[in-house]
Amino acid sequence: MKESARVRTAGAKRQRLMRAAAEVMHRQGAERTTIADIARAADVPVGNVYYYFKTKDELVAAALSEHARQLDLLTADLDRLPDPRERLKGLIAAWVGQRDLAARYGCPTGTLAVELDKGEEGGLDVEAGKVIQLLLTWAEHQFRELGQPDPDGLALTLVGAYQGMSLLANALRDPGIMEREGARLLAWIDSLQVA
Amino acid sequence: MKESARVRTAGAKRQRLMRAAAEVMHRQGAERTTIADIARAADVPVGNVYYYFKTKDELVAAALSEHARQLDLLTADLDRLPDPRERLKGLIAAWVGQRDLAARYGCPTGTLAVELDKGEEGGLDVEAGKVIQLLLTWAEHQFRELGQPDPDGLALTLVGAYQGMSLLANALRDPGIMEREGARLLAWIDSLQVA
DNA sequence: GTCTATACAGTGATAGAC
DNA sequence: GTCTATCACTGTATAGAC
Repeated sequence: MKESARVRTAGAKRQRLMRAAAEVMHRQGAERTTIADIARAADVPVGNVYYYFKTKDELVAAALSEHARQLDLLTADLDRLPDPRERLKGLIAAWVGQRDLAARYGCPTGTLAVELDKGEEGGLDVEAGKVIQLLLTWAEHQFRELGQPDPDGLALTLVGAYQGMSLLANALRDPGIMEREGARLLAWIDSLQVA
Repeated sequence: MKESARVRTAGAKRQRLMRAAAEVMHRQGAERTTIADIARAADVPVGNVYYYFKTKDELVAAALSEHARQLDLLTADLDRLPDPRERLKGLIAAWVGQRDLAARYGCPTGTLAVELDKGEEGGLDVEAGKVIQLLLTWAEHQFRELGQPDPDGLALTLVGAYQGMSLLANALRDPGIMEREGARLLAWIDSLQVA
């Protein structure tokens, strides 16, 4: 009992740090985010962070897996819809729903991937790619269930469109871009014929 | 005579620094690129850099305008083609031609824009947006000349697709993505009916 | 104009008290 | 397990010799 309580407490602090890392690094980027920034956001004393994460890279990895977890929650939710077409449209709706965040800070995973691909080869860049791959694989699955030829090509187009519209919305600071492109993607999904 | 020679020399050094800034920052990102990195790449003594650029931000701005210059060269070249459809297809071909660089470091302007949008509001983020806007405006012009309705929406879709495929190719380290999506875009441009 | 030396600030990480 | 104090290092920027 005492044991599990201690673990739960420790786990809670660790979880606060993970979520803070994901949020702050999304806003500021991984490079310019300091350990102190994350400690402050998680309300944990600075020096104590190193008890939970031995290096800053471990914190970046934690942020990445937090994003993966968020993605899992979303797709698990969409998977409850019976029609794959509706699942895809639900995904797009979710993207558009995040338009203000995307216009301000871009796609959490996409912007992090861009940054890590320029970093010093700690393998973190590959980790970021894996998170994006999760989304690609899920989308491919939906297109296949819809009976589409070249489902992975379609997934590439869909996810690419999302990353592109997020980047443009972010660079031009215009959430309206997410709406315009989102509407186009919805029409595209609707236009697909079932085989 | 002596005067112009001196100016030319100074200009040459400054130009070397601009180009080095653009290249190195594309590979490493602006944040983790040090003044020393740029000085080394341009073969200029470290301390001397500050004679030409008073702050690091000025070097980032220089890198940005160097990218804008490259874009101007490309579009000016494409503008010599008589058919706007061929001009758009030429642009896509140029993107695919850069697939290895894109897979390794992403789109120079796009990745820089992503990074600067997380920086400390020196107005550099807006500058990056302007460079992307140059490309959007040029593409819109071509679609309009083709007699398309909603030319700026089409430009958004085209440039968004480019940014998206560059990001995915970069994150997954796969130049093949540039080829697949490039082929799709070419087919799309071909399928547009003239009004 | 060109370059060297250095001041100064900020950051990741560690040692060790509690 | 928790937290404070501190070290070692890196990087921007400046002062000033040549």
